Amino acid sequence: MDVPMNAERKSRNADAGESSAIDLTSRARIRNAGLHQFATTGFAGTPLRAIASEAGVAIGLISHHFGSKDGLRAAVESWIVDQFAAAITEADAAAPDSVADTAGRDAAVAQMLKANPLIVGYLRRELLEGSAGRTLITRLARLSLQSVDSMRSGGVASTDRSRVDQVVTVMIRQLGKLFLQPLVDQVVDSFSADERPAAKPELTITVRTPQN
Amino acid sequence: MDVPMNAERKSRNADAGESSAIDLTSRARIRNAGLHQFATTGFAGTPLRAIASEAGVAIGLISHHFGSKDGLRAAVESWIVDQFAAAITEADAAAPDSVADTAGRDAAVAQMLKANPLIVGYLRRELLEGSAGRTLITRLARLSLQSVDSMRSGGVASTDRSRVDQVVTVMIRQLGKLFLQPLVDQVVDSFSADERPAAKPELTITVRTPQN
DNA sequence: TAGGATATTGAAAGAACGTTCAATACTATG
DNA sequence: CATAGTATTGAACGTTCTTTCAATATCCTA
Repeated sequence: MDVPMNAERKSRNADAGESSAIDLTSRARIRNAGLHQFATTGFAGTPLRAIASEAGVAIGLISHHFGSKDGLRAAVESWIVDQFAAAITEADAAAPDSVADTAGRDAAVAQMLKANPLIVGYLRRELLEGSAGRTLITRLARLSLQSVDSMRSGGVASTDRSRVDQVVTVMIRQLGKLFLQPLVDQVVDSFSADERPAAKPELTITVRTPQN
Repeated sequence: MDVPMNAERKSRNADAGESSAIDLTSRARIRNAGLHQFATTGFAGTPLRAIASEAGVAIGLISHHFGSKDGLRAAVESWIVDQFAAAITEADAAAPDSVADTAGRDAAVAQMLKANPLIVGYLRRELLEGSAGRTLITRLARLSLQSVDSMRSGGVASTDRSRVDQVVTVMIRQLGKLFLQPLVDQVVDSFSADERPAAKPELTITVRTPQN
């Protein structure tokens, strides 16, 4: 058996997600690699070996830290929920009354998503292929509901519309455009280069709840 | 070895896609089951054995008819393209000048998609995984371009906007709403039953190409 | 520094996967 | 009716996957 070269191991995999990835723990590197692979190749399409390789660890370490492949997915999704919550918390902290308004929270979440494109990719898959039973979208909707409620009681969100309406509007506004952009891109890219427009077409998505 | 009971075999699997599925050929039943499974569980996520089981055939028959799992996928995608083309052809046949206008073709395609929800599900997934160099979206865009061109030369589509613009608009209008509706549904369903609105919120999606 | 807890490794086990193939049933044409 | 071609079966094969596990390294605390 080889003697593992530990000092060198952590220097692989320079582009995981956020930090310089050098000083991340193995657990975090595995989580990042899982997010990357799941977002890129899909859950069923990624072998644990690919994740272990990208994270620079032995395959056994994944089971040790997360129990199973499903356990790793659960950890990835919890981390995503945490990022949303942290973005909202930050927006609140920066607001004068310690409760940001809709625009402030939207901006914070948008910034977070821009900084973590893999989250967008993962959510896209989770939404479009998330068959029955799993819960990431539900968890995010719950988070969004808490946010709406706190804005309502803070007096920075209208109480005219229903809570459902407000949550749906917020989530669609945040995610809808991101989800649909790949379709626009693929269609535009199917044209020859000289016919393509200089600027990509822009999407506008609105939600209208019929009156009862 | 058992003697296969052939007379009974074709009576399984009552709910494939379209026809009564009793008198479909094995080849068609496999294709339908493949569409169903790929749309529901994803390509990587569905074993060939599940498709064989749903189609009521032995696993070896899939390879015999389609060569490989990828061959089956190719057949499924060609069938989808055929459905789009047939919808447009039908709309044209019903039009006075044998060239339907935008509204007529949109209606025909929308009706076809409504009758084949599995196609919508499959396209949703294809959109996610097609970035890796496959071509179903591209083929549909090409089909849409032919449609736009024939409408232009038939004098039933404006020639003011660019062809790219028109194709993108058509495809986004047709598919965007269908793709995003699951997000709306999941968010609404995350609320308790008594808070849910009577009617689901409705999406409006518009595309705007910036002027150059 | 000793020793227990935790981290990490990589081989092995066992299941599942796609593909192949020889054998059998069916269909049509002469 | 014979016979060639196609349809169909299901076992077998080799590969790859996830999970397990004993062995080893590293870290922390007393």
